[in-house]
Amino acid sequence: MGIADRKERDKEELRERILVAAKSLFLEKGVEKTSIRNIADRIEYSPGIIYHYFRDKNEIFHALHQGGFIQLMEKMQVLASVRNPLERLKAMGSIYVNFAMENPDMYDLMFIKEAPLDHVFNSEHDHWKEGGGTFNYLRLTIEDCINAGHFKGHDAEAVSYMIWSTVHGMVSLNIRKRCEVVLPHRQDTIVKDGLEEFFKILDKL
Amino acid sequence: MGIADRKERDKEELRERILVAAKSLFLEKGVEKTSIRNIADRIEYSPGIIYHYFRDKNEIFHALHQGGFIQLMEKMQVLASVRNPLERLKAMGSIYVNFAMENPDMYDLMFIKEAPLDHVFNSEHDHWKEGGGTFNYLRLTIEDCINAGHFKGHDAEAVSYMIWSTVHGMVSLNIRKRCEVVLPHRQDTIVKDGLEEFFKILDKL
DNA sequence: TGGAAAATTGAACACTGTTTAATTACATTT
DNA sequence: AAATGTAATTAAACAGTGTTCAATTTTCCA
Repeated sequence: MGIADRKERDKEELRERILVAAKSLFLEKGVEKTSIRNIADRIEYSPGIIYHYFRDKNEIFHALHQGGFIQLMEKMQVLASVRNPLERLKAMGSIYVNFAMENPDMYDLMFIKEAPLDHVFNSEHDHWKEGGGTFNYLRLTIEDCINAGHFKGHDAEAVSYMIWSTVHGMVSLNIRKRCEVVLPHRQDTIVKDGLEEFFKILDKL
Repeated sequence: MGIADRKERDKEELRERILVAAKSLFLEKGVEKTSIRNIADRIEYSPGIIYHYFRDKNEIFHALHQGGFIQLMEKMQVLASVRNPLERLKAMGSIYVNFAMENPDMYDLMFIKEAPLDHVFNSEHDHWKEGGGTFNYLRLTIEDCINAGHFKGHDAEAVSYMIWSTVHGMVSLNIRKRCEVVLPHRQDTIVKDGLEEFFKILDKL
C-alpha cells in the first residue's frame, strides 16, 4: 500500500505548508489581518483548498496555538533539575515571563485572544488541555512548596491561580500596551521589575 | 442664536444616539461583530452618517471605553473614606474585581482589547489618560502603605504594577475563558478565592 | 484505456469598514 | 413668498473578508 501511504504523506505535507504559511503571516500581521486568501496566495493554491485541511480559520490558529504550548513545555523541561520547590516555582515564573516577552504574538494567541479559540474550548469536551497541563504542573509545584513549609494557611488551588494571574497580568498588560501609565523611564523594565518584587514576596511566604 | 443652538443640540443628540446604539450592540455581540451598518440600522440612518460624527469605528469604541472609566472612577469614590492605607488598597482591589466581573465586556474593552484602541494610545500624545488616572491613584495608595510601614524594602512603582497585574490577571483569565484548567468545582469561585489569598498575603507585608 | 475517486478550482454569497458624489432639507436673504 | 447657499443625509461603489459548492482537473486502479 505504498501509494496510499504517499498520498497520506502528501496530504500531511500540504497541511503543514498551510500551517507554516499561516504562522509566518500571523507573526508579521496578526490573526485578524491574516486572511484565508493571504495564506492561499503564499502556498500558491486557491483559497478553497484550505477548507479540505481545516474546518475553518479558527482551526488553523488552534493548531498554531498548540505548537506554542509545545514550545513552552520544552522550555519548562529544565525545571526538573531544580530540587528546591520555591526555587522551582520562581524559575517557572521566569521561564513563563521570558517566553511571553520573546514570543508576544504567540503568547497572545495562547492566553489572551478569545474569538478564534472560543469554539475549540467548548466544542471539544477536553477543556483546553494545552493550558491544563501547564497549570497542573504549577499546582504540583505549589503543593511541593506547601509540603516544604511555605504558604502556611493558604489553599494550593487558589494560590496557584493567583500566582499564574500575577505573571499573566504583568505580561498581558505589557503585550496589550497598557504599560504607558507607568513612569516613562521605567516602562522598558517594568515587567522584569514587577517580577522581582513578586519573587521578593514569595521568599517571605 | 436659538436656531444654531438647537442645531448644535440636535447634532449632539444624534452623536449620543449613535453611542447608545453602539453600546447596546457591543454588549450583546461584542466589538468585532458590531458593524457600522448594524449601528446605522438601529438608529434608522444610513451608514455614511456615522462618519460625520466619528472618524472611524475605533473612535466610537474609544468613546464607550471612556464611559467605562467614568463608571469605574465613580465606584472608587468610596475609597476616600477608608483611612487605613492597607484597607484602602484591599478595598480598591475588591472594587476593581467586582467592576470587572459585573461588566466583563466593558472591562475587556478597557483593559484587554487591543486593535480598536491602538491608534488612540499612539496618535494622541496623552498616553491613555483614562488608565493613567487610575494607576496614579493605586501608586499613591501604595506610597501611603509604605509610609505606614508596609512593603518594607519594596519599590512603589514596581509593586503597584505587580498588584495591578495580579487583579488584572485574575479577572482577564476569567473573562477570556482560561479558567477551565481550574478544578471544576472551584471554577465559579476561583477569582474570589484567588483575591482572598492575595489579601492574606498583603496582610503579611 | 475507461471509469471511479480524489484533489483542486473559481465563482458566488453575504458580509465588512470606508469614501464620495449626488441629493435632500432647511435657514437666511432678497 | 421665492431664491439661494449651506449643512445634513444618502446611495452607491470599492476593496476586502470567511465560507460554500458545483464544476473541473488530476490521479489511481481495474
